[in-house]
Amino acid sequence: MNLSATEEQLMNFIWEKETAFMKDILEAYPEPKPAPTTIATLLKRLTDKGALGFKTFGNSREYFPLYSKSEYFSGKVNNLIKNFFNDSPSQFASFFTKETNLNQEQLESLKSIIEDQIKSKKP
Amino acid sequence: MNLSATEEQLMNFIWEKETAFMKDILEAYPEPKPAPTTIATLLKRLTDKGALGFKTFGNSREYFPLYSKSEYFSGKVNNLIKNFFNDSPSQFASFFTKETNLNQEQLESLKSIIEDQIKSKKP
DNA sequence: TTATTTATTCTACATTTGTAGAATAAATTC
DNA sequence: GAATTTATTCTACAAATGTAGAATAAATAA
Repeated sequence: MNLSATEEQLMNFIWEKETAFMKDILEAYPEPKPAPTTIATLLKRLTDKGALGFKTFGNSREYFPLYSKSEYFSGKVNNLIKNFFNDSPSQFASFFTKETNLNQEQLESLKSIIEDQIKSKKP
Repeated sequence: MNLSATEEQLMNFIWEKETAFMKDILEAYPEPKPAPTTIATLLKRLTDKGALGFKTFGNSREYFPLYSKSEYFSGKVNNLIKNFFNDSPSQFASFFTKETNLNQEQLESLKSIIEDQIKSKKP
């Protein structure tokens, strides 16, 4: 379940589009585009890693993610929390709000998200 | 400023202890400990990368971090935010609170952290 | 003071990653 | 139907990573 930087980038595109053909991916890359074989290699590696599945159409494939962005990402965050914050999410949260420079509005919206969470957890 | 998994682990130890000698580090590793040369290699790589400095004492060195855990970590988080949340910290925050399973108490404490932040930002 | 331990560097080697050419096969265009 | 384009696989190769032995130098113990 661990992806490298370029693999993440590619997955991110497929997560957003839901499914993608090789050519969609190549199109999406900004200039200077990588060689098509570079993309092909990444697709193969991701398929081998179990991150992507595909459905064959003629001589090409429609790729789709085998796990969601949330699944992948929550693994990553939890890993960060474990490694850097002694397994304490609240310690992380505190760090997070201090370090990421949320503006007034963002803080307010975060606050109401948390309030909702609190409510939804009340018995 | 980019560290690999094992490098992070080592840095984490030094960040906590503030400074450390080779032997402190080796001691801290749980069984089965890595070979001392493995640690030595990591220390050298981290020094070359500019993550660690040292002060020589006889034939050994007292290593210390050249940047703080916060500095390093906020770079990492901001990177995550950029890559996965379209550069929107609040989108990330929302995801975070939903995915990391904070309990009632942790949510409350996070809420008051945010309230403090809001207050401190009011003109 | 010789033997031993310790810290460091150098060398090494397998694995993973970023990148892409060569080869091939299928599909499309002329 | 021959020529070209497209998708995929195979091979390749440099850089980074995880791991550690050999060599060396300095410090310590016997």
